[in-house]
Amino acid sequence: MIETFTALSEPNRLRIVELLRDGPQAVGVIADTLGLNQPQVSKHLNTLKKAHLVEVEAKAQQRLYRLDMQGLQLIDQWLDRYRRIWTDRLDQLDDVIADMTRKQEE
Amino acid sequence: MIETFTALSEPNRLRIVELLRDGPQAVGVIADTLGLNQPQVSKHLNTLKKAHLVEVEAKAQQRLYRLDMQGLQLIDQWLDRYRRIWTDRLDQLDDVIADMTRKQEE
DNA sequence: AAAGAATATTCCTGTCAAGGAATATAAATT
DNA sequence: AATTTATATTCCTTGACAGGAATATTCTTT
Repeated sequence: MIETFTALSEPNRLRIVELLRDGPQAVGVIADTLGLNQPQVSKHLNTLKKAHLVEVEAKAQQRLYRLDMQGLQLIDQWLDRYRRIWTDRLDQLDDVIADMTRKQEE
Repeated sequence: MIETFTALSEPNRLRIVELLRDGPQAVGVIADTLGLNQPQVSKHLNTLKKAHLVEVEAKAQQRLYRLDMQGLQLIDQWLDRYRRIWTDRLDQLDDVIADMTRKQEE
């Protein structure tokens, strides 16, 4: 989890992930699109790869990077542990409203 | 988004958030439970508060911190933009399988 | 008012990660 | 083999940040 959140906590890496929503891109294209230097992008992509947020496919001298759903699904699963809580919170709100309504009728 | 991910990318802050799933806690309790120094915990809680991951309720000299769903829902909404993609990926897999089945029957 | 309980904040230090620049590596073309 | 295309990696610098220690602030009790 830490690795995933850390990877996404850097603005340029978040931008890369968002860019890859539209499909696989080569390193140079990512660099040009985001206005970053190529070595910079390579380093960021390495971090994202280690966090299972992107994966790479070699195509001649090109390296096409695409989203790796594994990392994103990890976040989704982590969030599952909190969804019950915010559902419970809504249930409690229903209780409070029902309570207030009952008190109003008394 | 950056602030949210950054807040969660520090191990102790992640632990704090996970601890608060069970309900609100005072600073000192969090510190004792996680084996951290109180000032440390205060600083982390401040970061989490700024990222809308926790909120605080003053109770005499105590400060009870509880989860703030806003930050977590922000992640959930961010993830929504990727769910379509991993659904699309599954659809494409269905296509590939259908294609292979058709070719097998030829 | 002083003392105690609980917490927030500041100052300082050391670590680490991001960017820049240079270079190494991989693959294709000439 | 030499050159070109595309990328990965290394070295260096610097700013950000976490923890420790000390202190300030908030609130209650004596």
